[in-house]
Amino acid sequence: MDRSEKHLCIKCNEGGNLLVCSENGCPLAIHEGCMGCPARFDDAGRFYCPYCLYKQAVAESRQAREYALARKKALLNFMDEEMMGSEQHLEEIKRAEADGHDRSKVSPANADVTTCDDGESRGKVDAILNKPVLDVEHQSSSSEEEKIQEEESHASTGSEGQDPSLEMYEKEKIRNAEGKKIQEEDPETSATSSDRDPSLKMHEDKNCNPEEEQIQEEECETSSAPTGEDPSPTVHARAKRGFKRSVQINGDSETFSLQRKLVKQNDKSKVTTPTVNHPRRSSRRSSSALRTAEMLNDKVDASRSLKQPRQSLVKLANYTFSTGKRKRLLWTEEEEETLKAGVQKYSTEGNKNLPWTKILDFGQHKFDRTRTPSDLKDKWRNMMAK
DNA sequence: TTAGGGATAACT
DNA sequence: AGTTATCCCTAA
Repeated sequence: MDRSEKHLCIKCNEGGNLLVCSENGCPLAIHEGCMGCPARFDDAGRFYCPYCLYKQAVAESRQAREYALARKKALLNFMDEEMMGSEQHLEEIKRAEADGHDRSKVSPANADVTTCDDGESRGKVDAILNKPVLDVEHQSSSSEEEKIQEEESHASTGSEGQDPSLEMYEKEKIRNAEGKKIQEEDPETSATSSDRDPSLKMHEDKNCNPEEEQIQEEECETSSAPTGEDPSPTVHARAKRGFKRSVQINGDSETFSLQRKLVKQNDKSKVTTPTVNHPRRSSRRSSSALRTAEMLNDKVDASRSLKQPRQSLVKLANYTFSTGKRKRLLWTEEEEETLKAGVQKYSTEGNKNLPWTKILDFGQHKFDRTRTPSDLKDKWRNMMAK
């Protein structure tokens, strides 16, 4: 068991008898009592934090899925062959019966089949001809999870030389057998945000692969009701708006104020949110979520540091208000120039409407990634008003 | 998808 | 306290 006196608990920020995650590179240290869920240890007694377990589960689930699909393919190939053999077999049988001939006269090519031609095998053939095909069809129309479960059970019952990934997967399932849903539900879609440790969120963004981005996105869209004190009517109205669009994160505005000051000070400098090569935002993605995500990306190193795990948590809170509204992001001169260029390029005479989406794409490398077509429109309106 | 209008954090 | 810039919602 990995306990340490050296670190600070990621939740209460105090030292003491801490569990330190054994996952390579994971800095998480936490009091067992602060976990909020039972601590998990592997066979060797090593502690793994919920995030790493979750990551592991996702990876293993993917492997299991691949394995299941491979099994399915093999099954279908098997079915095809079996079908062909059986159909021929049946034809031979029927012909033989019709002719009143001895069944042993069937062609040598099917000799291997005819040798087992008794009532039982005939039943088998019928079963193969009728039922399994339907089953396969049924499978393809059922949910993916069902498929995998079914195929898993196939695989585990007749497992010669079982895929190691599947073994791991099943091992994990046993480990989670006490009702924790991480494996039973599809891990790729099961994560809920409401009861999750923010430190896990911090973790998640360390490896910002598309799959996890998606998870995060879903979380962003499903979380976020203002909590705590009774909001004023205006705040409430705003919260209602925010509900639709963004992440519920509480925090102060220091970071953004600082950013604004920098923009002012440097004026011509390119103080935008840091640019990392990200896939283009999806239209569904809330920009506040994006800001959070990119904030996190930029704090990867910090979050890996054991020294200040909580600082990252505080900082990630600075991209939105508690109501969910995005914090104000001033336009840089570069953005403004890009916007002008875009408007110039896409404005057509006689058409009042401007294709803000196209303009956004046009300047996607220059605009902050959290900008939306509507932001461009608003900014242009503002610029024109001057 | 866009325009228009309202809300409000941030600034002066 | 007033103004501005940005964000967000809604209707078309």
